[in-house]
Amino acid sequence: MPELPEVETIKRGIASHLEGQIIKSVLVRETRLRWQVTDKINIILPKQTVISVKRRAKYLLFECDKGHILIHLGMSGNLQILPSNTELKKHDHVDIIFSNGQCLRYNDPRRFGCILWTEAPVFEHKLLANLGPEPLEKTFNGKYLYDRAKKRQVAIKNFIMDSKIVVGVGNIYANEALFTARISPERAAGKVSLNEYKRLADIIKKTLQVAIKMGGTTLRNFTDSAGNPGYFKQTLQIYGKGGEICSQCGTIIHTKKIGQRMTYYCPICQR
DNA sequence: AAAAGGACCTGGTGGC
DNA sequence: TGCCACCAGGTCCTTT
Repeated sequence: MPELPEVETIKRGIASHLEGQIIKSVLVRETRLRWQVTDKINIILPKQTVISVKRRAKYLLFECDKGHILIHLGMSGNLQILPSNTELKKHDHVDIIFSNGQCLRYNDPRRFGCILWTEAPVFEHKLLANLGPEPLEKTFNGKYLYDRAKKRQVAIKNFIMDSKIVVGVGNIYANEALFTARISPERAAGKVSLNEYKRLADIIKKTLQVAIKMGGTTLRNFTDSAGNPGYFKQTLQIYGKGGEICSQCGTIIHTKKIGQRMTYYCPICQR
C-alpha cells in the first residue's frame, strides 16, 4: 500500500497522539506477519513511554525508554489511533494500548508488514543499516544518482526503486517521476546523463512533497491514521492509466512489466 | 558485485 | 452466481 508519502502521512497523524504516552499493554492477535511478532513485546513494552515517533524510509520508528519499536506496513498495512474498546475488524492483528485509553491498532490483510523490537542502536538494525539516502535530504541529488549509476545496466525505473540507492520511491511515484522527467523507464541507469539525473532528482523530491501535502495516494483502501483517504490520486499523470491518452502528446499510454512491476509510460514523451 | 526471479499473503476484479 | 486467473501501494532472499 504505502510509499513514502503515505507512511509520512501516517507518521504525522499519530506522532502527537503517542509522544509522551505510556504503554499500558500490548495485544497480539496474529503473530504471523512478515517476521514473527515476538511475544517479548507483551512483557517489555508495558510501562515504557513513547519518546518520539520517526520515519526512516518506509519504516516507522517508535523510540521508547528501552529501545525501538520498528513497524513496516508492507503492501496493505495501516495504523489507526482509536479508543481501545473500538470493535475489531478483520485483520486487526496488533493493538498497542496506552494508559490514556487510546490504542494504536495495526491492520494488515496481506501480512507483508512487520512489527519488531530492538534494543540496539536503531539505525544499525539490519533492515536500516544499508539503506540509501532519504529522497528529501540534500545528499540525494542528481550528482549522487549519476555517480551511483555509472556502468549500471539495470533499468532506470528499477534503479530509483532500489532502496540501497534511494529510499521511499515505490511503483506509483517511480512511474510518475519518470514521466515528468521524460525519461524512458527501460533506459539503462548508466545511460542517463548528469543533467537528466538532476532533473529527475528534483522531480522525485517535488512529486513526493506534493503527495505528502495531499495526504498520500489512495488507490483502493489507503487511509491516514484517522481513516481519511489521500488525494494525490487526482494528480496522477501516468500511473494506472494504460490505454488512456498522454496528457502531453495524445499518444496512447503503454504498459509493460519491468522488474515484475507494472509500468506505465508514454513512448513519445519518454526517451 | 549486479541482475533477475521467487517468495511471502489476502482480496478485488474481470472474463467465461 | 460461480469459478478461475490475474492483479495489487514492498522488499528480502536465493540463484545466476
